[in-house]
Amino acid sequence: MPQPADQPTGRWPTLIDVAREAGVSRATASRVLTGSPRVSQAARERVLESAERLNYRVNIAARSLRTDRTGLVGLLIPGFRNDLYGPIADELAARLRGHDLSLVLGSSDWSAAGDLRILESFTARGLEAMILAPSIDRSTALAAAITHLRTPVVLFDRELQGIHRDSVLIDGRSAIIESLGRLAALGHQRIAVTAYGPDLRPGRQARGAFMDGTAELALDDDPSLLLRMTGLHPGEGIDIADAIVASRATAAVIGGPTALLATCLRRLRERLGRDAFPDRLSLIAIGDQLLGDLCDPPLAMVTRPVDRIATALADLLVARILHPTGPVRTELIQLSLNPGASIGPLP
Amino acid sequence: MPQPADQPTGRWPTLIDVAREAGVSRATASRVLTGSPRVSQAARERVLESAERLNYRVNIAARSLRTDRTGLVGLLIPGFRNDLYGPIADELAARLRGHDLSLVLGSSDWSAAGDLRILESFTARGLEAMILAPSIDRSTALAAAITHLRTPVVLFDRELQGIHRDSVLIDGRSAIIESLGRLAALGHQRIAVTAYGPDLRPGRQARGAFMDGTAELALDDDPSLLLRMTGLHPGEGIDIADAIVASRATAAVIGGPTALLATCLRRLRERLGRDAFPDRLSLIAIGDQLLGDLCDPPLAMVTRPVDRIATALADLLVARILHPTGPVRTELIQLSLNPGASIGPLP
DNA sequence: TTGAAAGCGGTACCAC
DNA sequence: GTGGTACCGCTTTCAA
Repeated sequence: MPQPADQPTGRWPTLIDVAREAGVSRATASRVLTGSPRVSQAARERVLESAERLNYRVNIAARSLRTDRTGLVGLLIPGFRNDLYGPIADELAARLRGHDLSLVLGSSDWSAAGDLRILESFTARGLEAMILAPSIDRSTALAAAITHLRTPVVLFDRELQGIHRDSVLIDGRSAIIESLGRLAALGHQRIAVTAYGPDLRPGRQARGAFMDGTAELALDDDPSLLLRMTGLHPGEGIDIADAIVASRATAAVIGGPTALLATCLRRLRERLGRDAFPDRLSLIAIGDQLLGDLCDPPLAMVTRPVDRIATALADLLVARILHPTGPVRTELIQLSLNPGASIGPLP
Repeated sequence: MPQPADQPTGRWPTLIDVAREAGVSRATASRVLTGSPRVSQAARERVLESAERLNYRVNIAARSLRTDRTGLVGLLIPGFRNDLYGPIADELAARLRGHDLSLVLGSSDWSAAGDLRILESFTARGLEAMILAPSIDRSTALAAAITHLRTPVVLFDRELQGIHRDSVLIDGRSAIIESLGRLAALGHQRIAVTAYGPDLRPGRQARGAFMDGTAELALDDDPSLLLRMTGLHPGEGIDIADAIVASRATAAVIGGPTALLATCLRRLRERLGRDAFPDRLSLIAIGDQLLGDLCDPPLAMVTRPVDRIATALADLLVARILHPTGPVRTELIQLSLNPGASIGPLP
């Protein structure tokens, strides 16, 4: 079907067209369309009807220019190849739509340079607010860039030095210590733990949990049990698996992108046999429950409550947009340790 | 606590500030900043220096209002819980950034109503173009909405009736027929195939491939071998598995979200034993290679070239933005069948 | 090569 | 309650 005949010029109707059609002034038409209460019922009806008939859409650029609001919110993440972010983006977009906010995506591809590039692009776009989960949170350049930002910011599982902003943080520390406790109760003494580098909050959390957990529970704290990883390539899973075997650990708490963990599990089975878990190694994985369900036997898993994370992010963000000078809030998200058959008593 | 004091306040500098600082007019400053060649070298340098010193950022809303370009591109998908879309969004955002385009996300949550809602929101936002992979492509309401769109559109693996637009289509049909051929060569006659409903292109592809493949290869075309699925919930994997067993198929070609396939595999092992593949059932899965690698034995898999898909989408989109009236193009993406130990001769 | 000025399409203040 | 109008910041003729 061709375009409606009401638009002979091929251009969108403007507020002027609507006002003329309804026999009112631009001002009144605008009041109606922005929901101002100071309009007569009659005028309101005529304007709405005209807008409908002309298929009128407000020009967002013009409105933005005038109101200094773009209705755009940025989401900076390393990338969707880490499967935590997909569901969060879904939930977030849905929740923000209720506030007439749209989500602009920026994937930094796990690089600090990418973080800065995206932040610059967000700034240039005039976003109203942003959610930031940069690839690294110990970059002074990034911290400086964020400090100079005018827009509200919510940090997601990142802590930047000298930056005090609304944050949603994941309590990986408690989860790992709880996991260590569970394994210790089964008699394990040498428990391997994977950790990102210290320039990423999850890495610092894992490191701290290993240090404190082994101390509290009187476990072996041999440094070779703390396995440093980048999470960049699934192939790294092989190195992790080999390191676990080499460490002579009897149990392990491993986290990372699902693809990496999958590779790690395959390698562990190659090295330790099909019945590796829990006969040769007790295993707790941190990640998507999908992974645990897929394995044989099903893995004991620490999972992240995606819905609660998305809700928290959306809530903090909207609150900050509405009250730019309100108090800074931090939401700590607890993880849950789900049962599985991949852990057992020390052989 | 209020926002930190180190956050700059006051108004952003405008072009007027830059012009004044550089001792030129707004017009000249604008020419410099938009890269017009008709500016003296001296003026150019002074303007750029002033802009730098003032930390000037062009106001996108004002520019949009003037140029009628928003620099925003929409991506409508059912949701990231289908793991195909994450990597595509990553790649797409990266490629579009090179053209100064930002990606706006819209997840319809696998509902036709969601599709329409997002399309409306995209329209209201004044996007310059959009990539559409709606939840269903046999909705007349959606087709009508797309017809009335003024913005360039690229369809991703969807065909809407009466709509002839740039498209990136996945050749699932060839891949499934190839898979059937591979299994037929191993002696299999009863091969189950999963398929989405007929109101989604991938479903129609699978259906057609089953019909034509069984005919060409003289395979059993018992309707109980064609397994209808929605893909909405991972738990559906159990139904699929049970249906495969009930069909007495000796081989199967199964596709869907990774979580669903994972559930299906678990159930099949429950029903057929740990050594189900390929002893009791030869299996080819369509999806993320991750799934195949994770399984024991590794699965034969049909995988999708995410990079090529994203490139094609970005190319078509940018070409369409630059040449709104150019010829409509369709890009057909071939899949590859990767070897795995989950297929074997008929027992 | 440059500057003056006319809008782009809304919003919101002010006077009636 | 309504209309007139200044103005948001930038781009782009048009003259000089």
